[in-house]
Amino acid sequence: MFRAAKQNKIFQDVVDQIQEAILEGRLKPGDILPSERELKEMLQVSRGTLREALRVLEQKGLIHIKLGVGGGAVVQDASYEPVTESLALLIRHQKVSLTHLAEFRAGIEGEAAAHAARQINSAQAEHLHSLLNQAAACIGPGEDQTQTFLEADKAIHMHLSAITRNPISIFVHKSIHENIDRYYEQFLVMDVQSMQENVQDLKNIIDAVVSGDVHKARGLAIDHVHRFTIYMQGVLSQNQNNSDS
Amino acid sequence: MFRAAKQNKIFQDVVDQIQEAILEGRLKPGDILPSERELKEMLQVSRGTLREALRVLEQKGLIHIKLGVGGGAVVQDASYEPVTESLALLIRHQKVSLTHLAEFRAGIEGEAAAHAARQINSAQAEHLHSLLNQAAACIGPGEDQTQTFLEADKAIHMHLSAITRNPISIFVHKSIHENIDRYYEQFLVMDVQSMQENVQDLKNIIDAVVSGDVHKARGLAIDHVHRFTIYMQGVLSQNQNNSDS
DNA sequence: TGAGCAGAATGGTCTAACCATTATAAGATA
DNA sequence: TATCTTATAATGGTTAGACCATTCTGCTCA
Repeated sequence: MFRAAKQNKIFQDVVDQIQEAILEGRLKPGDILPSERELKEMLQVSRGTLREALRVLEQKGLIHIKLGVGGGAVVQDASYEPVTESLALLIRHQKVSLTHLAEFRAGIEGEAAAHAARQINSAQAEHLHSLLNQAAACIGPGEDQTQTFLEADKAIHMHLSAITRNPISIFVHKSIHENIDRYYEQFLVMDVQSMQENVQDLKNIIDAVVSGDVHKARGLAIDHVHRFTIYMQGVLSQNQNNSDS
Repeated sequence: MFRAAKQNKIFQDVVDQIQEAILEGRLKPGDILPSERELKEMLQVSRGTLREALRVLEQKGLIHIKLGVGGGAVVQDASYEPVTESLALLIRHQKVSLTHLAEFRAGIEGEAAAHAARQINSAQAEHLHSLLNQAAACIGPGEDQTQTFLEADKAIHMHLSAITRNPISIFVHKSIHENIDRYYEQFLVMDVQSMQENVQDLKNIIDAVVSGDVHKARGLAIDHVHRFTIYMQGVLSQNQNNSDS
């Protein structure tokens, strides 16, 4: 029924003031706040208190503090990085597993594919095909190209979500992807056959999207993520066993 | 190819040390860190620097700082709040439209319903029905119960996502809902007919979920969100016109 | 013309003090 | 004895002023 009557902590008040100024657009990305010595006069607080507030704002990703002359607190553009970071923290806390990530990813990936199937245009279709070719080009004998392949794979998924033109969808995808990638950073190697199966999966999805088959696109995307996840978990547990022995 | 060679900022080093201690379990939730005056001796830093570090850790949700004697930095259990908060900040910062929010919500709401249809048990079905009854009970002549109804409506959606038992799904839902609510906080009133249509929608979704019809559940959930959004936009623009005149 | 140096502005850190909040223990009172 | 009040001390919150470290700018000099 009631809310906290007042803000006792001064630094919190400073955080709120500056945050509001940024969110309301009175401060725009690239703007530089006055120097700490000026700000503390304007806000009538000590420099220590002001700096605590700036640290919080920095942690929130709203500002970036530059050193040296001409430096200062630079207002940042909105970024999904804080989301990714706090998500990563949860994962390290073991509150979120790879399975959770993959399951959720399958859902939004399917939805993105379904959405894309409804509104894709020819230029976007063209781009998807060229990305697919890049992915296919990574496959072959010779040095390991797992990283390059995964990059290309990721680019295709990101472009599918980009087609929806929905910023929320795009940065949620990014956060989830980045955190999944963290699991794979451990010298993961895919064999040629798996890559080929993946490319075939992607081709099927893209075909369904381009042909406008909403349900098929969704289903294929979901299945693809599931298959990919099961494969990766297999490789990871195998690596685990090897390093145990 | 290379990464930053070293950590120049002392406070960052302090953050890293304490964060690692928490993530590795050397510090457990509920533990209280030494007082600032002790910590600054242990870490060989000034109190100001230490406090900047503590503020960052607090912002990350890793500690909570209590005042007074016996107070200090209490280690927190992992929480979804920082993710939700940064997500909300991103949404506000990008000035994401209600349409974007609703569109994305329709997708994950549909996916949650589909997922729930696959694995719902009788106790959960029971709970859903009781929530549905609560929502229905809000409808009737007399004082406006829009808020109560929306609460009940929200509870049903949240429970559907809770059935998936996927923490990511749960807090993404929560963030999206919270941010959508921000648009409705302006003395919104629903008429009786709309509420009844909504309850019917929810009943259909729940029936589909309980009967395990995955595709139907997904489709109904998506349609429901779309209808609800269109209705709300209509009411909002009408309010807008009224306040203009 | 270019390299190098000096100065100034700015964030980073330190010290030392005092204020505000709160749990606990001592004391006063019924 | 039991309960309320009060004093005390420990802890975070805030302030002030100083100095160090980094970096841009422009000047000097070869």
